[in-house]
Amino acid sequence: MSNGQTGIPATIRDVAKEVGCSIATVSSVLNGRGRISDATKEKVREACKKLGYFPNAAGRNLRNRTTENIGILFYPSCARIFSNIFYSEMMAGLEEELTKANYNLLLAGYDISTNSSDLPKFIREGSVDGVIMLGGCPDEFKQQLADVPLPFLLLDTNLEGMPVDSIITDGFQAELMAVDYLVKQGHRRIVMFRHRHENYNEEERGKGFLAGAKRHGLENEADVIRVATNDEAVEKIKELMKDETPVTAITAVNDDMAVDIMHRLQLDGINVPDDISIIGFDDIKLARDAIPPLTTIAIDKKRIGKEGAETILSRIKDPGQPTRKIMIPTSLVVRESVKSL
Amino acid sequence: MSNGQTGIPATIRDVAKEVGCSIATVSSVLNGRGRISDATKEKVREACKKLGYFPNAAGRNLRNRTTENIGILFYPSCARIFSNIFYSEMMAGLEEELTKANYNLLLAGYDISTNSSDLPKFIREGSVDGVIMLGGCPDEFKQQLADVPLPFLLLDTNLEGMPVDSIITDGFQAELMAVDYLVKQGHRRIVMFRHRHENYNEEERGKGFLAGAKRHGLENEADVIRVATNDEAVEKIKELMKDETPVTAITAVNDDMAVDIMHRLQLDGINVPDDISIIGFDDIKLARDAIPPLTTIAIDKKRIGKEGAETILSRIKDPGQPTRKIMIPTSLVVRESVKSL
DNA sequence: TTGTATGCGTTATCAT
DNA sequence: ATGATAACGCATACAA
Repeated sequence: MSNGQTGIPATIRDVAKEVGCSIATVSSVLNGRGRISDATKEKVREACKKLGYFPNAAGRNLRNRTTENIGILFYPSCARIFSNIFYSEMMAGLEEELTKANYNLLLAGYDISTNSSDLPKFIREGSVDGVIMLGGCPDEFKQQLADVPLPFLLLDTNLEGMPVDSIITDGFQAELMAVDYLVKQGHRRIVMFRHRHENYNEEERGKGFLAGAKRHGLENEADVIRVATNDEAVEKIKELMKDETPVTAITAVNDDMAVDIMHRLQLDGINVPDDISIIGFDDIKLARDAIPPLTTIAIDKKRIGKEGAETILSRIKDPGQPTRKIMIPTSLVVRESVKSL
Repeated sequence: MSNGQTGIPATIRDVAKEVGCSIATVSSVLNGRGRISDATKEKVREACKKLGYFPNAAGRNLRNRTTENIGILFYPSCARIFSNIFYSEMMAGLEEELTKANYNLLLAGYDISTNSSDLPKFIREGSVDGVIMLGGCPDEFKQQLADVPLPFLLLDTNLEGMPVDSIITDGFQAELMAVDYLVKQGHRRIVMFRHRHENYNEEERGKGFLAGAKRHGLENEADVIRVATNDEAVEKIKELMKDETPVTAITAVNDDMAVDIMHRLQLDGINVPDDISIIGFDDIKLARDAIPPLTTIAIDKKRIGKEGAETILSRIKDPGQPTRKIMIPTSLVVRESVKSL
């Protein structure tokens, strides 16, 4: 990257001097513009290689009003995302496609509540051509971001009724499938557990579960219970198993919760799936490795990332195009945590 | 970020016009330079707020030759890191400190073997003030990066004998502790498993294990075995358990390996710790949640990130200072995977 | 106390 | 086929 002597990067001027031409010519060659003789083209390319010249990003940004950076926003902080395996594959898909398209990834946590109402530095200072928000966060935050005059995408969440691009999974349809499967296995009294906080995915999955129960005329036997901790869920399950018509199967809003509940039940001597059946959601590694392996809803997480990359790139290219809401399909993965009655 | 009308960000010129002063005055106020009257200071600040003005990064970068970006490099790709929980806390520490210091994080995978010998885009184009390489990769790659005239830091790995900043954990000392503990619990025939590939941490831990064994006069009973898969390790363990003096305890180079081996052994009817004892390394969540909970070496992963941030920031400020090799201490976490004989 | 003018590295227009 | 030059947004030396 330097000429090996000074440690100072070569500029387009250095290249021009080396070749003995103008900087306009160098730029033209590098950007494939204008009619330049093959001879000079060759000389310019050689000089670039010799001097280790690459166009400086800041200079180009200033001139082009384009940064070739995409901002990735995590709520409330990067830590939350990094420690969540679910997002790792999404990030992999994003990185692969964005890098291929010659974009850098800029990272930031975003917690509006701590930083008063400041937008992330890279948005304020115009360091990105587009912003991707990863995962769930309060609608108010999403809206604030959507109002920024910059291509914006929600990944694995949605802002319903709003013209904002988003890549989402069909949690409603998926829970419908899960209920169908449980009913087919002979379960009649089923309950879903989700967290207390508001979250697009949790709502959708909850609605899907209820709709599934209703479809089988089970609306009185089914319920969605919101808990603050998994322990709370475990206690509730124990109660429900003592009912006159005991619960025989539960669904958890994600694998993390499902596996943890399963382990806690087992520690209390309740066998899965013999005493109670469990279905998760996400199909993360944890689900495959659990004992017993967890029956769950699989999502193609890498594909979410790839579709996301394609979507924001496309919007950068053509900002006027209609909003996209892309729905990634899911599938039921049958393993060993559900018993056939 | 815009004036609310056009979607085009305000510039320093707009602010100057609004206030009725020169751009130099605006700049001076914003950067706390020169002697500006309190009255104008106030007017400038108000105008900035009114117009939603923030200095544009590209303009400032060009002028200051500083980007306020730190590049984070993953080998061979971001995916590898994201899916490794071990790095999540390190990233959290990095993000926290770097953001606090007003730096952005730029991400990239770096696989020299695929992109011939190209450096990552953000290095080539001068988009970062410093580079942090995360985790193990071939020394040749590290060296190539270290040769770039830019502040450079190795996180959780080292380039021995080379003047490159690095934050490392004392794997040697840690395995010494592990062996001491096993011996104290009555184990005499012990074996360590590590991967086949070269890697700074794995080497250090292996050496520490051997040194520990030697210290107790156990060099003939101890061994470090390199395996390609965990299944290979399991097979080897079964053999070693049939020896005339059977293996009673093993050490794995990390928790991932330790827990997987433990589960595989149990599936084959071998009980941990009754039939064989296991110690891991890293103390990731998996270790705590395993059945039985894994005895392991704990590392303060977040601290690695924080020290890393501090180190690279310090080198950016004073590039001439001597090289730092910072050693993060470890501790033994006793849980239930080791039996006292 | 404030303003003028220059340059950072690039691209693109317009001459030549 | 190539070159001179302006402009992008900013910070600063120097002038007033």
